[in-house]
Amino acid sequence: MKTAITPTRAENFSEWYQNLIIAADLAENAPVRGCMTIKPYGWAIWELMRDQMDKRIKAAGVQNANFPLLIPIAYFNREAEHVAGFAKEAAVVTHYRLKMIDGVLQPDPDAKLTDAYVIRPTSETIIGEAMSRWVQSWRDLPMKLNQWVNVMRWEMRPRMFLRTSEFNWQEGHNVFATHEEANADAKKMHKMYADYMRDVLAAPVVAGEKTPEERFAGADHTYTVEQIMQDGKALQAGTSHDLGQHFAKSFDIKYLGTDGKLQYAWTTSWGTSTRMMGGLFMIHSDDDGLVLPPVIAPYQIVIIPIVREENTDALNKYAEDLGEKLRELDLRVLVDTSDMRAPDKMWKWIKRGVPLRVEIGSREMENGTVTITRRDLGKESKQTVSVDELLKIAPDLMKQMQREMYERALARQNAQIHDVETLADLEHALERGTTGFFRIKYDLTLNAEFDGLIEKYKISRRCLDANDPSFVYVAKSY
RNA sequence: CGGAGUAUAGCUCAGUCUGGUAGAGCGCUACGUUCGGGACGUAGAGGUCGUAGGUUCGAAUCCUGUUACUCCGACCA
Repeated sequence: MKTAITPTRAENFSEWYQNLIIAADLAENAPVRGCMTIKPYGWAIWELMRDQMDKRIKAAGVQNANFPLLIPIAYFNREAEHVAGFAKEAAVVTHYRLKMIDGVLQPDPDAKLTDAYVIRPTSETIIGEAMSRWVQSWRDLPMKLNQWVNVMRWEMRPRMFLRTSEFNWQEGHNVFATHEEANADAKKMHKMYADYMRDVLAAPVVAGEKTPEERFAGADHTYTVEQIMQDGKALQAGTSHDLGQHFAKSFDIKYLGTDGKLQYAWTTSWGTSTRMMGGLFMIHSDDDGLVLPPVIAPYQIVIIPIVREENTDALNKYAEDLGEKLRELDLRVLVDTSDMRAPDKMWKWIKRGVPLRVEIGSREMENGTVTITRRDLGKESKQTVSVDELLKIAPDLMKQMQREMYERALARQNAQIHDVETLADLEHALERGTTGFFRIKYDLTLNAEFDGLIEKYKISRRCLDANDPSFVYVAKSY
């Protein structure tokens, strides 16, 4: 059986992934190294993801704002761990004017900035500076801010969506009066991410706290949601940090308490990025292309009229009318009346992962029936139903597909988690080529022998087991 | 930042060794036959061969410089 994407997942997973992105028309590599152009279809998915996330962020009492792209270098210097974490991947703006010199446009040597700016790799510092002025009294707390922006981290090994030099994300930054509140909020946003991925992306997660070795630069606690891709590798899909008082002290975020004492506040930050899209694609898609959960599918249903010359107009109109009826049920519907051959249209939308395909031939137009095929189940799911039946079941069918996609993904994830008792067991498993997450006593990983395994098998500690933090999950990762 | 490679049509690449004035497949356009899991025929459009210089009667091809990108390693949402 010929597949739309070659090579297949089994043959070469990372090449399959690259070709999937091209075939589904999601994005392409940009002329600028490490950057990608997200194409309209890919961006439509991101917009739906973003809107769903934004609702949840606002429901958590957070306000959106927008801070500058450029950050004074000196700001980074104020938090020692933080600067160490980002210094080696910072892009720096040094000039403010171009000049034609010898016929070549270049930065004007006479327009050098005395204080250069860093293009934000993350905004803890500049938001911290603002918060130091905005937070005065206990009445100002908690203060919860979020922004949807692009950031830049100069990456040596970019991969589309998973790791690009520029990426889009949301970064939330909250301030609290007490550590208890701050830590509870970091955990709350962490749970929000896990729920979001389950309900919106139909993607299960392994949620837990990062070990000290893997923590965010400048955080006391980092809570992560890790996903397991179909090839068994881990993807860090979102993190929420309890920053303690590191940034409050570095940026002088202080408030006057009810007791009349001036004291440092406690901050958190939490983020998810377009990387989530990479995870979404690698969790659900198959050898024929993208498979999208209905909640974030730009088109949930595509209607393809199988036209012949003599009935083109009538059938197209009939299909448009059906599309309109489905739209009245709050479904996103595309009626593809473009001038392409029917099989080409089908493959186009199969590759783009549209959840439900509806085909209408001329006889079906007369009979009042349609042929429907679920993308997640493939052509085996093809069946003929009446138009009335379709209109009746379509909204529930979307919910059902969403649920079943999650259940299948969860089953795959569970099959990729292995308990190991000893480092020897771990090494045997890795040696045999076993993929996935390995659950092992955290204590067993704090030695040179484990460091050797990290080096040899390119594994890392993903997070502690939330149910029993004496265990840690270990895996190869993206 | 180390190691290796590539640069020729929108895309993937051949042509370079042995210098003689530009090719294939896919895609695109038109017409015809087609159209329910990837169609075929015919006719077309499309490239100063990354860039600057040199050698030569003549350079995609040889020489020198330069720039960009890709892959593999160390780092990472």
